Amino acid sequence: MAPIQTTVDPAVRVANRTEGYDRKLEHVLAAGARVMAREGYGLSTMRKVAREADMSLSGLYHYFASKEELLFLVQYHTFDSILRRLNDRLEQVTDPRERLREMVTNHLEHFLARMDELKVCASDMETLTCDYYEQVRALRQRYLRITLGIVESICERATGPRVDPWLATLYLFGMLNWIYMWYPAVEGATAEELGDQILTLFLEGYLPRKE
Amino acid sequence: MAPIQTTVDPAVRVANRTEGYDRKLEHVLAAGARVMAREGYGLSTMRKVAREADMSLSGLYHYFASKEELLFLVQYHTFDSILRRLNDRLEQVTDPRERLREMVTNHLEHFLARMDELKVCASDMETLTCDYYEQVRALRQRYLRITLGIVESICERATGPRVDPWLATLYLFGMLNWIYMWYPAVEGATAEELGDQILTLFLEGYLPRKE
DNA sequence: TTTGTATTCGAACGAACGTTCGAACGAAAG
DNA sequence: CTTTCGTTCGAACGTTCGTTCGAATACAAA
Repeated sequence: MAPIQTTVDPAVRVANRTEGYDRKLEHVLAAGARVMAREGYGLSTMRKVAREADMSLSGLYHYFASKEELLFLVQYHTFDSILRRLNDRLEQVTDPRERLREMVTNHLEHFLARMDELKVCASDMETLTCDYYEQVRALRQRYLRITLGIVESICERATGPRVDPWLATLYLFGMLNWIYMWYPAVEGATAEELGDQILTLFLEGYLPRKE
Repeated sequence: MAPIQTTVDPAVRVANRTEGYDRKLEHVLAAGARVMAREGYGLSTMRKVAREADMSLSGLYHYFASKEELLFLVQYHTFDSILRRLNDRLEQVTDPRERLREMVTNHLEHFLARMDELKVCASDMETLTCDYYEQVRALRQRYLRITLGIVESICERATGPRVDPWLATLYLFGMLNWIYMWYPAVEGATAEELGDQILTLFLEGYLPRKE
């Protein structure tokens, strides 16, 4: 019985030589994500990343080959992590609306815990080139496809949905991902609270229920 | 009777010396918006803007003082234009739901006609500093406030809304502004079509109406 | 034509960028 | 001790950046 196929991280280069290597790699990626989330990819510099990570400039290059690869690693690890956890969660739930709740909560939990990484994934989506771009794009497409499947299944048994499922899914991602533009204004809210509001708004709309 | 106060463009420097000046300024701003939308502010260079505008590098500086001011002018003119037109449209409509439709349609028409500018406003929102930042922020806040007022008024006479109006407004902007991430996929859609879908989804939700 | 002003541009400046490289460090193995 | 190898870093490289400046051009007024 083959387990559900998950992504294989191409960033595992030769091998995890030491245990400390992975820990430090994460430390460096987190520093890179903080800088890039704050300044954007183009205005980020390796010197700022080095300062943020408490390392020397040249020391960074032991963990990635170029600035673009740093961006790639941040984005890849983030999507990979979200997808893995989403698959775990969805295994245990079959009801479509509960599955959508799992997806939204999973997304928001990642958001609140690692906002820098999500911001880098969202705002520098088109910056990567060639193979780097294709690899991240593949993960993004998988994520979108899974969510689209859930949205489609919600209206299967009833009359057709009010809005095309494909567009509705994109609008749902709009609601979810735009949060990083204003989240500091409601800091303290939990993923469950925000998730409930988004789910209610998405499924039933803003207007009060008619009697 | 004073007319409704509109924004006064601080970019009108000494005066519009010639009529050709304004036309060329717009030409330069459009070129800057194209480059910045394509590459992001940080990776944009004055040399790329010059090439896009068919001018020399140093010739650009006759129309703005610095790269940051170019970004400011693009953002300021865009918000100013959206706000002006929105105020015009809202003057003739009183029904809350029709007012919301005007807001959504106005936003989408700007989006489809000048996607580069909107993208620059959205993705490089936090790049400006000091006075530049405050001036654009003031316009953005006014835009948000107007929309929030409409959203609040929609449920005034009925039972309370399902979702806090403030959050609902932010989610609405999320749906509207996220479009630039995927719009090429549905190129050809009109502002009315997209607006109808967003309005329906926002007001009544994705689920079919219960009987 | 002559004068004055608005506009354009080639060339160049210093600063900051991403990246490289060889030496030095630390700890575990022989 | 010596050797080995993963890791770190200071110094420097060539390039490209934003910006400046003085000269050249276009064009309207006198």
